[in-house]
Order: sequence, then structure tokens, then C-alpha cells
Amino acid sequence: MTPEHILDPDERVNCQALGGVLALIGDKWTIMIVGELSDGPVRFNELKRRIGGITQRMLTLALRRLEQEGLVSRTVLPTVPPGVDYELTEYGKTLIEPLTALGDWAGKHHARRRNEEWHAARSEE
Amino acid sequence: MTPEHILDPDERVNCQALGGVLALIGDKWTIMIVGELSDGPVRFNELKRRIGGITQRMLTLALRRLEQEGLVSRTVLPTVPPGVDYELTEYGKTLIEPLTALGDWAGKHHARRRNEEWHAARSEE
DNA sequence: CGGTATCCCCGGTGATACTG
DNA sequence: CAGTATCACCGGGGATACCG
Repeated sequence: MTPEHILDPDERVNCQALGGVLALIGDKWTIMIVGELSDGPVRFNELKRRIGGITQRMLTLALRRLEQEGLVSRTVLPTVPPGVDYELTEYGKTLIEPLTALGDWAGKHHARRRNEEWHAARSEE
Repeated sequence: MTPEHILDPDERVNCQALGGVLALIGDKWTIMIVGELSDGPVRFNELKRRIGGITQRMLTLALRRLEQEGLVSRTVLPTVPPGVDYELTEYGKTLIEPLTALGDWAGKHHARRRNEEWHAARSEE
């Protein structure tokens, strides 16, 4: 409310928008789906197999949401029996970069944690 | 398992690690907490006020987790009555950059969605 | 002020069965 | 093959009360 609380947008994390993006990719499966699709078009059941553990229901729900948000395109193939390809749209691909940045941080964080555990184990012997 | 499944890490989103980072910041409040702390040290109740809507319980739980992960430091102030400052550690600050990148994308995505809604509204009149 | 301890609810998720 | 429909569960999170 007061002027001193107004900051340069570049200097803060965009909390509001980040909250919104969590509604989009913050669930249990969506990030893995986007990850798999980042390699190129994938068929529905192939996607299901690659991710592993996801139910048809959840995969369908996630894909429908991503489609609605314009990140993923759905293509019915004129084969017999009919197949369905899912792939990232050009717009959807713009998500890969920031997601990779966060993924890299996450990877380093994981390594750091492993390292801490190792030190803890050494010191208690 | 098979060689052809091994890809250049830079070419894919790190799904595994991203899944892990969601366990850290993927909940309802943590991102907002990190966002507020990115301005500098904040007292417990001040943090609670700024975020708004969060319960003491959830704020405490999130801060404890962030502390345990080494992202946030907790400092008891020698005042009367005692106060507690929370702030991002140097390590915690390294999360700001990738988080900002994702936040920027999210902001643009939000704007894009608003734009689509506007077009939809125009076309149906 | 800065927490903990308890209880409880709801929605995201899983399991299963059915369909074009 | 690629879904949809229905039911059941359980854990994340809210409300409230209490504590040092």
C-alpha cells in the first residue's frame, strides 16, 4: 500500500503468477508429461507406459488441461485402429527453458542433500 | 535401461529432479514464502500478515521444511519479547533465479489467457 | 510473540468397470 | 487404442485451543 513496498518487478519473485502456474503444472504428473513430450510427439499409451504408475484417468485429465491451456496439441491419426498423438505446441515449448532451469537447480539440490547425508553418516561412526 | 534411452541431460527436462522440487516448493504456500523472503529478513508474524490467509500451522511447517533443506535460516532475536527472523540463506537465494524465470513465464501465460478470453468474448457478441 | 497439539473436512488421486 | 464413469480413500490443509 505504501510507496516503500513498491519494488522493481525484476527484483522479486512473481508470487501471484507462480501460484497460478502451480495450478497448471504443480500436480503429481503434469511435469513428467511435459518432460516426456519435450522429446517430440507421443502416443497416448506410449506416454502412459513411459511415465509409469499413472492411471488413464489422470493422464487424460492432465492432457486435457494442457490442451486447453494451449501447451499441448492432440492429433487423431487416420490409422486402424485410430491412434492419438500428443505433442507440445510451439507455445508449449517455451515452457521447457524455465522448467529446465528449475530442474537443474533441483538436480543440484538433490546432489547437495545426498552429500549432507553422507557427511552426517561419516560423523556419527 | 537400454543405451538408446540415454539422452543428453541438457536436451530434456529433468523430470525426476523436478518431481523432487515439487515436494519442496509445490505446496500451497512455500513459493509465496520464498517470494516474501527474497526481499530480506522477515519476522514470523510479519510474514504471516504479508502472505495473508495462511495459518500459523502451515507457515511453521513450511518454514521448518525450508530450514531443514538449508534454504532458510531462523534467528531468535535477543529482544523482549523475543522475536524470530527468517531469511533466505545464500544457498536459498540461488533458487530465486530459476523461480523468477518460471514466474516470468507464468506472468506471460496469464496475460495470454486473458487475451484469449477477451477475443472469445468479442466474437460471441 | 511465536509457536504446538488436535480434530476434521474436502478434493486430488487411485481402482475398477465400461464404451466407441 | 483411447478414452469415460463411478466409487472410495487418505493426506494436505483449515479451525481451534493451548503453551513458554
